[in-house]
Amino acid sequence: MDKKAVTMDKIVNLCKLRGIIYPGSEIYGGMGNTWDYGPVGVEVKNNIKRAWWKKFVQESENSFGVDAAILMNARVWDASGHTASFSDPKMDCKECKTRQRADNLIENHSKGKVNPDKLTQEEMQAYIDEHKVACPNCGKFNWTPIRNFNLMFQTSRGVTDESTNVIYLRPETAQGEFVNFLNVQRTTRAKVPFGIAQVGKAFRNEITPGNFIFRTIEFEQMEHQWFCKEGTDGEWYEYYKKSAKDFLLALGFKEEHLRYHDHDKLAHYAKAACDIQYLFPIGWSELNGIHNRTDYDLSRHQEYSGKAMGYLDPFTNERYIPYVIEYSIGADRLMLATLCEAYDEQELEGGDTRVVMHFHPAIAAYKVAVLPLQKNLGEKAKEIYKQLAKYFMVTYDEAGSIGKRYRRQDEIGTPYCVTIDFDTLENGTVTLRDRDTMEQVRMSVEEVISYVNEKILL
RNA sequence: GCGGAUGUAGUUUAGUGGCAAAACGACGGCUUCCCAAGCCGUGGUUGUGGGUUCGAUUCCCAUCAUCCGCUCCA
Repeated sequence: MDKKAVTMDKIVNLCKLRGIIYPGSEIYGGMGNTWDYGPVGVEVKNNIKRAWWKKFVQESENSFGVDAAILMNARVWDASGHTASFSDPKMDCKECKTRQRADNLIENHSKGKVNPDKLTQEEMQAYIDEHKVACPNCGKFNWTPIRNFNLMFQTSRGVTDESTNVIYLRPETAQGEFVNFLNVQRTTRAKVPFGIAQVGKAFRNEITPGNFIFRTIEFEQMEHQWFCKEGTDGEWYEYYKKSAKDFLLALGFKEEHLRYHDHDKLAHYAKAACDIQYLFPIGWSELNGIHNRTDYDLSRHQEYSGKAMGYLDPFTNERYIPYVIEYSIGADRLMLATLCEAYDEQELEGGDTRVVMHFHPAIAAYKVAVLPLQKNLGEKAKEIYKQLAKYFMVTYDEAGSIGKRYRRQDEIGTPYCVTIDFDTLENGTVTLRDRDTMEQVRMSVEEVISYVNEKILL
C-alpha cells in the first residue's frame, strides 16, 4: 500500500485504541510532548531495543554495553560543550511575531566583525539597542528583551537551591560512554578498535512541534560509539553507515523508504555527519545519525578532568586518543518509523477493510494469540497458553467471533494465532494462522513452539 | 514561546441557555467449529478552573491539551 495513505492521525488513534501509546498524564489534561507506552507498546519498544542490542552488542565481536547514570557531574557538560552552546539567546519581534536568535542578528548586522559568542546577554542586548538592529523578517525594531532558552533540564542536588548544586538531566547519552571509556577498556581488556553501546533516556527542554513521538522532551537513545585510530576513522564511518541501514532493512524497512542525507552544517565536534532518513507521513525526516566525532570528546574530558584519556597500543607502544564513530538512533523515533512502516489497510471482499500491522515477528508485542473457538474450550486453551508463555509473549482472547478476534490481533501485529477446537481435545493439535498470508496450518503445540521460535529470530 | 483553529462516551460525530443523542467499539449474558453474524443488557460531573445567569455543555475570562503555521532542533 502506498505510504501516502498512512497518516499520523491514524497511527495516533490506533496506538491509543490498542494500548500501544497513550498521551502522557492524560487524566490531568495531558502534558505536552510526553507519551506513555501501554501494554502493547512497551513490548514492541523493548523488542526494538533488544533487536538493536543484539545486532550491535551481542553479535558484535568487540562491542560492550554500559548503562550510565542520567545525572552526571555538571563538569561533564562543561567538557562536552553543552553548558556553553546548548542554549540560545532569543527575542520575539512584537510587530511580525517571529522569533529570532540574538547572536545570529548581531553576527549578521556586524557582518562577522563582532563575535556574539564572546558577549554576555547584557552586552548582546546593548549592541542590539545601540545599533537598532531591525527584524530581518519585517524590518521593524520592536523586540522583547533577550531571553535565554537553555535546552538542558536543570535540577538541583541536595535540599537547598544553591546554584553550586545545579545539575542537569543528560541531554544526550553519549557522554556516559565517553567518561567510561577507560573503565570499559581496562575491565574488558579490549583493544582498539572496540565499541561501547548504551540504551537510555535523555532529556531536552525544547520547544517542540508535536508529530506524536517524533520529538519529545524525554526520549530514549540507542548509541554505539566505536573507538578507533585516527586514519582508520573514514573507513569505520562508512562501515557504520552501512551497518545502520542493514539493521533497518533486517527489521523489515523497505529500501525505498530510507535514504542517506549528508550534513552540510556540522556540529562543533564533528568531522563528518550523515543521517539516515525515513519517509514518515510528515515527509523525509531524520531517523538516525552517524557522526565522526574525532578525538574531540575524549580530548575534552582529558582537558577538563585532568585524567589521561589516551590508549596505549600494546603492539606499537604508541599512546594516542582514539577517534570516535558514533551511531545514534532514537528508540522512540524508530518505534514511530516501525509503526508507520508496519501499518497497512487491506480491502477485503464485501468492502470491509482490516488494519494490519506487519511487524517483524521479532518486534511484535505478542508472538502468538491463543483463541478457543468456543468458550467451553477455554480450559484447554488456557493450558496451551501457559505452555507457550514459557517461550515467548502470548495473549489470550475468547470474546466475540473468531473473525473479530483475528482482526484484533492483526491491529496489534500479532504474527500468529492458534485456535483451539474439539480436535485439540482429541489429539492435541491446533490451527496456526499466519497474519500476513491468512493461511492456516494444523500442527502440534510442540511444532508451534519450534516454528515460532525460528520465525522470531532476527 | 508567538499567531490561528479546535476540545461532547473508548473512537467518529450530532445537538441544545432548561432531563445530553447516534453509530461503531468495549464489557456481561444467550447463540456460534475458523476471518467484523444475530438477540438482550450495561456506559457520561460535555478538557480543567472561575465568572454572568433562577439555571451554562451552550455566553465570557483564564488555564491545559491537540492540530496548522512560525520558531527551535548535537
